[in-house]
Amino acid sequence: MRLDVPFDLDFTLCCGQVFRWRKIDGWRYSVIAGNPLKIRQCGAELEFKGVDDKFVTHYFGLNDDLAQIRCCVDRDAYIHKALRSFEGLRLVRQDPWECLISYICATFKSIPAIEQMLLKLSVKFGEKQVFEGQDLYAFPAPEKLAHANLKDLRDCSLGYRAKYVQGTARQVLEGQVDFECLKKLPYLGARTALVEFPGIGLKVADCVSLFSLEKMEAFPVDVWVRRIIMNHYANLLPEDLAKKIASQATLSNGQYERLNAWGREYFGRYAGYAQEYLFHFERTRR
DNA sequence: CGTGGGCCTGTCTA
DNA sequence: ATAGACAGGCCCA
Repeated sequence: MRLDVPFDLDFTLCCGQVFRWRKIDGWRYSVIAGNPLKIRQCGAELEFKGVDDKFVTHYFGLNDDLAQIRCCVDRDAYIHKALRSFEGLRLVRQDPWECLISYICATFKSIPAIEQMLLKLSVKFGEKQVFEGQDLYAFPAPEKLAHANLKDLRDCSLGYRAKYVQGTARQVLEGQVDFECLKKLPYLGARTALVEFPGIGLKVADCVSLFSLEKMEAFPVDVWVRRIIMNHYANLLPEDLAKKIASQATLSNGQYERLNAWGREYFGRYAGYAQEYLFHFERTRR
């Protein structure tokens, strides 16, 4: 497929938003919502197998007006540098179910560890699919995780997250959410629905909203974003709030809400894009 | 409303 | 090599 929009596959898949892509011989492989695929990029040529143009365009958000989005969030010199560092980085539209479980697992873990957990989960509970000579694994269906026992989940290095994964899987299996319905809800409504699941607080709900429910104004505040705000934007916060946060190890829910609201107001309706550029920039510098 | 402490375990750094 | 810090936090008291 010939690209006529800015896009960078490597930046997009390596910026920390997705965890289940494997690189083999220059191709990137994954199974998205049950569809195995491989893809690679050479300049403006995007080459892939297993899925069609429509799938790729939707998953990678190629119809989103990236130039306009970047322009919208380009509010100061700092984010400007982040934007210039990663031309073509896009937010993908993840499968909501996979995204939900992935970010439950992501709490208090490093990215390599998260990738390991999700790989083990998929190998143990997901369906194996041989594709283009590679053994790939679909992300486990809700019933698989709902019926898994805690020991088997813990064997995937989930630790205390095992009971959250199991509990959330059970609620999903019982039909307590309709992800398509959540996509139609406003951002705050979707987030409110998500935090009802065990293991999902504000931060995880923001990630799921942003990465799979198309809420581009969602602004997840993790330890990195918190550091970025404190190091580069503290003077834009109320002084008492900045002082308080600087003196504490962890954010209270109220403080989280205030940083989250600040991000949405400052960066606007594509605040989530700003967050991802800043996050990746901060993590890769040095 | 805010706060403190506990929690599983893989990675990375000193 | 081995310890210790730190991980894209959440839950409960």
